[in-house]
Amino acid sequence: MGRWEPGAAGRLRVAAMELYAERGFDRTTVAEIADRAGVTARTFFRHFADKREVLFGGSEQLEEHLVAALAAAPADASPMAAVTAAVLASADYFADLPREDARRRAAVIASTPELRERELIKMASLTTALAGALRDRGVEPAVAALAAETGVGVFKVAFERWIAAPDDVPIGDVIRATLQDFSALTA
Amino acid sequence: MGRWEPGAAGRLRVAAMELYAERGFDRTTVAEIADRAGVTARTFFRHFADKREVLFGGSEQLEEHLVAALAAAPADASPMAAVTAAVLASADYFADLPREDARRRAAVIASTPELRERELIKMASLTTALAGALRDRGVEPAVAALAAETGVGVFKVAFERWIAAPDDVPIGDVIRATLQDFSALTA
DNA sequence: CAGCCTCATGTCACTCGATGACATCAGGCT
DNA sequence: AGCCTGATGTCATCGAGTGACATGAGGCTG
Repeated sequence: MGRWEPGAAGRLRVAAMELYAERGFDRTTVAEIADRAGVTARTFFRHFADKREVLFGGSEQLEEHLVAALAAAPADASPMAAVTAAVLASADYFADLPREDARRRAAVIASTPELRERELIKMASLTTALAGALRDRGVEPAVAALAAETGVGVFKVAFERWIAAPDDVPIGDVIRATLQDFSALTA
Repeated sequence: MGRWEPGAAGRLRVAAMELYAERGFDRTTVAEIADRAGVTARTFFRHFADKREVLFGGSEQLEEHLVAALAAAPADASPMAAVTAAVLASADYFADLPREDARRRAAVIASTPELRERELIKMASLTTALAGALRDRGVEPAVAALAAETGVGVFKVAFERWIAAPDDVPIGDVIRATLQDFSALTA
């Protein structure tokens, strides 16, 4: 594994992000991304299932991380309490990610319906995973689905708030504030 | 407007639904759908933006209906109460839709990630619309987003339950039961 | 009634995303 | 030295989606 410049996947990710930001997702061809990364278009599709997937690298790890946090909650915790633990656990996942990177990525995704679709299905996958983890704890399916749906909803809102917040506001604070707002909402 | 068989859009919708159900979304070409509907592929794209959109006809009306219901809630109703009114209003939107049709459509969508993506973005659009309607009532943006996110989550779960329920269980009952489960969850 | 206009559709040509089949070649292994 | 492996390049092809232009029935106007 060394004949070519290593790290093709990483170069493709960087090139794609740059080009999507520069001229927009639709006005960027896979061939252009591949060129900038020094490979062919065929190689692009060997690393990423499609033109969108190149922007959604770490989503599986996030999912695993939150599921693990949910599973680690005390056995006698209520469904909402377990989900809350999972949402809070997202903080340390994003802790080391420069907020400016997150902003740029979010801006690109927000500007293209196709990319928004892809992000939404990642969130849906997260919802399904959390619901499954809840059922594993003995929570009734319908209740598990509701709790997962709710938790991911809170996560989405919190993430958007974090993007929009000043750089000195830590993500944990944003999440806790959002959870508090949610409590007030349903009180 | 009468030289050709009228109702091309409707015929295309029927043909697409049939073919997607018969052989799957990916193994169906737009040319085949158009053939069955008696038009050309070019005409398909004059009626529908892309191959998926043909399955998501009434989603704008649903959105308008729920937004109207939310707006019609008493001015002093809480955000969650207003959202609850909107979710309940979906009942009369689906009242006249044969449940078997809904089941078939849901099965096709569930079997194809691409179609799930499209459905998710319709739900996201609904979320945005409800949040906007809440802000119009003077609800704070972050709270509006949370309430809308929550309401659509409940709607999703209720709709799935309705699909799975026996034919003699009215949709209103399913929605009310889901709302009750949600209350219990956050109590 | 002739001529014109409109507008949904057909036809043609083209770009680009995505995939399968096969070739290539550096490095490791026997 | 010869073989195997795995990432990549090359070639061919399908299908989605779009722009430009042609066509022809029905309605409208003079």
